Amino acid sequence: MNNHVTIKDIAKALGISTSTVSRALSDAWDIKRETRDQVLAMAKQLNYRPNINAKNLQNKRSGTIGIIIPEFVGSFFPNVLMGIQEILNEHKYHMIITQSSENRRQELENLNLLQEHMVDGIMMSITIEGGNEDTYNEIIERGLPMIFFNRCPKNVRASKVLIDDCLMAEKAVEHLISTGRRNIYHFMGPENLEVTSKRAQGFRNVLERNGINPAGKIIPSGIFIKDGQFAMSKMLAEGGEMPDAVFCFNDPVAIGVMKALKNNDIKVPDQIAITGFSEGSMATVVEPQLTSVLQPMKEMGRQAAQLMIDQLKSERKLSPKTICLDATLNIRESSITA
Amino acid sequence: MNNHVTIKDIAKALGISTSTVSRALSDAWDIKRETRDQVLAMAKQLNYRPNINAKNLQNKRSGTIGIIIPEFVGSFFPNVLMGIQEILNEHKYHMIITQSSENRRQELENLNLLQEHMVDGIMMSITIEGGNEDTYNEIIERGLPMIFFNRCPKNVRASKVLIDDCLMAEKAVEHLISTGRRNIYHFMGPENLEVTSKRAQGFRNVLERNGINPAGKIIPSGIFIKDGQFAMSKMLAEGGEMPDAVFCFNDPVAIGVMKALKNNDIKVPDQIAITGFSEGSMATVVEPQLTSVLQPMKEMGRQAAQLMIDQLKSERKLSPKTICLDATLNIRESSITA
DNA sequence: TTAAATTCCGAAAACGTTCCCGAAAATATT
DNA sequence: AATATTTTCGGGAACGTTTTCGGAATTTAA
Repeated sequence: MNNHVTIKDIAKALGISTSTVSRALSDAWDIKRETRDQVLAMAKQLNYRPNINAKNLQNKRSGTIGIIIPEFVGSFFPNVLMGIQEILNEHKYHMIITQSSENRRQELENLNLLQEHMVDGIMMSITIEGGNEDTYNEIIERGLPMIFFNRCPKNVRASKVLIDDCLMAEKAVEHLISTGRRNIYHFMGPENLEVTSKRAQGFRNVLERNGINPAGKIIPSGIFIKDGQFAMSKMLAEGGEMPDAVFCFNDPVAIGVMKALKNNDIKVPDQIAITGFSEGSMATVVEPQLTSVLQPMKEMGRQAAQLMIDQLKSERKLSPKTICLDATLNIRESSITA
Repeated sequence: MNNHVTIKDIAKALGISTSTVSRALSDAWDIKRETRDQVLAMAKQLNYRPNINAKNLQNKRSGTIGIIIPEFVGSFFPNVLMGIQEILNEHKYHMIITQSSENRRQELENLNLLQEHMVDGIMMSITIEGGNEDTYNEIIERGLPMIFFNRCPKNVRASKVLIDDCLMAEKAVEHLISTGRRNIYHFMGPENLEVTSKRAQGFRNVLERNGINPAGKIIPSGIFIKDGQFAMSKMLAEGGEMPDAVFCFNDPVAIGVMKALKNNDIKVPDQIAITGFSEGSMATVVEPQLTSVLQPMKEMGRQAAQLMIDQLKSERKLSPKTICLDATLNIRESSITA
């Protein structure tokens, strides 16, 4: 049934040895142009397709990079993937993509799977659960290159690509300040992510710089629409002092907040200004359009992939590098002063 | 550097043959419990990881299913992927995911890549360009199972999983009729997709059934927000008779249409009712919320994967099967009578 | 013309598995 | 006690490549 034509078939058809065929196909130096062309022609004629397993078994390399992302949904990771694919393809590498579903155990399984597939490197963004740092270190110790992007673990000696979350948070909050808001809250993300503390830090910095005490203004929420909606609804239900602006951990949370506000007939931005973070395709689709921080998603993928390529081309182990990319604060209706 | 421990190392450490180790690891019948346990223990101790390339080379199977989707972005394909992954993992298969970027040549390359990787089957959704039908047939002829989902080619003898686009289009348009709309337009998708003609057919059916001539009411648009926005803007610019409802090919087109209408201060649904199709995460986020057809995305992935598993477990070639899934028309603000 | 260098190619080992076949060890049957 | 049967294991080929090494065949130098 599955009748694969091999290098032997080509050799037999031309009455030459498999070594010669192999040389021809890999365009080696010690082969006559003439025979090389014959081989290539015959290969095309027989519809030869190299067996990548035999190749990899021999070469001890797979030409494959393993990828682990938390989720396919949303626009962030898909866009990063496109950037990664762009660079990897240029260098004749391709990728096996797995998703951890924000699950620590699944992430471990994926890590194993990728290693069994003899990937030449692993690029990943960690789950919000975290906790697999020891495994990362073990893998790196064994000599397999790892690159982290966006969500990076602490205490792991590996290269990373990220944006300056603290700085961008500062810019966002400063923007709110500049429009006259003073009673600003932060709806915070998952505790154990580095980006969570970075963004919260930026928030605190600006408030303190403006003589405002951030104590009690940081509300734990989450990463999903429902998280933002829940947190805001709860705040409304409890009554008490209302913020005049909310700096949200990300866009879904911001959208959830806006939903809750709409349900209570509170006007955005007139009564409360909202900003998101890590802008996705929804920012310009919601009403009012959402002020958010646009991350260079494709570029992040490209840079991360380039780091991987650099490591793969290099003989020795390169020392870890952290690339910090510029992001853009896109100011839109949700935060403009009425 | 990359110091992989092999079956030979285990054999040497225990003073037995590699055959025995292999048998132990694959839990064969002709092995003593005792030795099997020893091997397993030693394997764990040495941190043995099977070389999947050697395994696949020998077995002539990879335990891998190749996937080709047009795009990562949007919520549709990611969700389908999750359904696929769920079933495949259950059966110890995993997947290599590639994206064609709606590009015919890229799709061909992916097809080649997957075959070089000796995938045991291919599951895919075709590009809007189409044109690779001959290749599909050739692959199927060669005995490699293929399953199509959502976007399926015509004239290819392979199993498919889809929804009844014609029926759901009818339901959507009937809903518009039932709210008193009569001058209904259809903003159509890419010509060569089967779903395009199906949805357009449903549109025509309902109009004719209600004594309305559909001629001239079908406007070619596309699949993106900008396509819908462009088509609607053009219609507005040209003046002429305005529709009182638009049945859009998909949600992005519908959102584009709503943007164009908003720019011209035309109220939805008061002046024009809008429906989308193939609901994504944006439907409930836009203002007004969008009436759309919810496809069972995960279920579609599950069913498609199950078809693949069935084919793989079967000795003989199963005859192609088409699974038609139920979808739901979610009626929301964008089409409710004022 | 012979020796030396160069160009090109084939034989064979290797990569890490699986599996067939036969043999040894253990057990059961006469 | 001798044979038959079962259980368990090792040898070695095979999967499709790449690569080392040596040896023809051809060209250049002496």
